[in-house]
Amino acid sequence: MPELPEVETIARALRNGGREGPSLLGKTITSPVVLWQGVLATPMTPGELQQRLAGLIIRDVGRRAKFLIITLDRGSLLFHLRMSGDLRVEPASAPPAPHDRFLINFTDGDRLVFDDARKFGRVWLTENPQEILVHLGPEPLDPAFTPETLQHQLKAHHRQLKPLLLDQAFLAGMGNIYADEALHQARLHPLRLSHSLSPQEVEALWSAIRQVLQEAIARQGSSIDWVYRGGDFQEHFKVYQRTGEPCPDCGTPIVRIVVGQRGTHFCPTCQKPI
DNA sequence: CCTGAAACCTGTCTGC
DNA sequence: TGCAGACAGGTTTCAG
Repeated sequence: MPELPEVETIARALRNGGREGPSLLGKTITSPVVLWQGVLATPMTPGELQQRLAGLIIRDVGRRAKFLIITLDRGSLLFHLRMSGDLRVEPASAPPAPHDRFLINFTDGDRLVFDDARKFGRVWLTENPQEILVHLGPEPLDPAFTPETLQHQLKAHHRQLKPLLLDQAFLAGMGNIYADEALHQARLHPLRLSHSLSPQEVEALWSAIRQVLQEAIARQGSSIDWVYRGGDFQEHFKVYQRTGEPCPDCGTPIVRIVVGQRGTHFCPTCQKPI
């Protein structure tokens, strides 16, 4: 489900309340429950997990790249939702759903639920989140991410734009949907090589990345298929999963190719190679 | 350094 | 109707 806008939407809801659930801030943990062992990125016995989490209070909820970060009194919980993960808050009295993988019960009778149909998602419990986040590239919406920094990064590589945008060490938070949408908005072919962009093209790419992500966040992300619930940015896709439909800008049918094992959608007229 | 393939998983949809 | 195959928001690891 989740790329940067979806994780940001979930983080905001867990911090401020909303999305059909209350805020997590100030809640006190009574007990964690592991429903599928593989969910723990660093394996731990139930006793060890209980020992480390019981009694801790949730102080903040944030995001870095596609990681959702829950800051505790001591240490942090990091969640990565990968392809199909989701987080929700509900009364602890309800029976767990079939795809629930990890629960955290609170003293007030609520619980946080991590559900994940495809079992790709993971949770970390760490005293030092930096160890896990250190190799991530810049946050595209951070003021420190400028056309100049993007220019430098692009020149440092000889790689196709599409796989490069998906590389979390190059740029943090982009995923398959928003990479395709940003490249279309910037009018850049997904196979263009990173070092070949003119300053004007770099500026267009920088601007497109930020605009697409900001608009998606404003719309609370994209809802696709059976996985994500919430936003409606999917109604504003121009190329993603629109193979054969006319490009909104020029009418040419959208083409789908595979790049780096990922479906890649673009307009062959607006996004010229070379 | 870069690319491609496979692996980790389950669910849905399409076409024969 | 049934079933094989393609495809899905992500990342890691390995071969070449």
